[in-house]
Amino acid sequence: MPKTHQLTELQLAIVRLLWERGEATVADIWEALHPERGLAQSTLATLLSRLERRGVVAHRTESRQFVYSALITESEARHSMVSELTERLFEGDVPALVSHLLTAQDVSPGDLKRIRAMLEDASVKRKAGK
Amino acid sequence: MPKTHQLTELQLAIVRLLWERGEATVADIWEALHPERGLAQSTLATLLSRLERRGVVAHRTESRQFVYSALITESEARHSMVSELTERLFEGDVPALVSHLLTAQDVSPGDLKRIRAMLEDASVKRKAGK
DNA sequence: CAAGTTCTCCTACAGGTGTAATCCTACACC
DNA sequence: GGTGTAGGATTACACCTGTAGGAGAACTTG
Repeated sequence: MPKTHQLTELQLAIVRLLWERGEATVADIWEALHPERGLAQSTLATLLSRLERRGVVAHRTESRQFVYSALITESEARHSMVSELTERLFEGDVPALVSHLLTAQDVSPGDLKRIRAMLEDASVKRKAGK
Repeated sequence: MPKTHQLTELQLAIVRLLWERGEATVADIWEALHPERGLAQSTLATLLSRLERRGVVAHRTESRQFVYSALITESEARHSMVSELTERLFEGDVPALVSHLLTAQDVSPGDLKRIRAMLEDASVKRKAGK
């Protein structure tokens, strides 16, 4: 059971790197995040070990260096975070969330088109059985 | 500018009551939440004053009792929390979020229908200008 | 072998949340 | 006017996150 994997912005940035690269050392992650955020390597090391304690990532040791990798998939993370929000804010009512998205100002006509296309797709897939 | 109003589950439960009722005292909120969660009144009082410090709620005093009300609307809260998530998880790509929702297992055919209907509605509204 | 370098781990601290006991004060009632 | 009482304010604590300095181990290099 992939229990609830709530990740903060920074934690996500870290895990996202692991998803992209498969594996990364603290130094790798520092190189990637440092220009933007100016964090110390020790900060990232702390974060990584806390994520490991939570079962979100794992590491192997390669010549005295820790090589981290993600234990959860991006899709799992998305799923648990999105359903958490749907639950919290819309009592689990997915259409209500979609409705909210549609009436928000940040949906372009192009987005609308894409959404409609996906909807068709989903319907077809459903009909096709499983 | 309504800055980012991230609310936790419990905070939301409290604010939701304020949205429903317009106003409520600590005792009111306690009565509503206590059966489910078994919290002490002092806990709720603490939470309320912290929310007030953050500008989420406000109170007026009525014969030695605090009557709280929400300063943000439900729609504001939803908006800021949903866009936060969209940003974090989908780089702001709303259709990607919708796609995720559609492929998740927890969308019933009925939901799909409702979503399609809303989409029509949204398109029409757009065409109608503004 | 000694000295420098490089990593991780330990420790620490501020600020937020959940949780609640207790303190203090102001009002009501004899 | 003293005393109870009700209800906010204060204080406390555990745990999480972001943040990072410094300790110690191990590897490199002269």
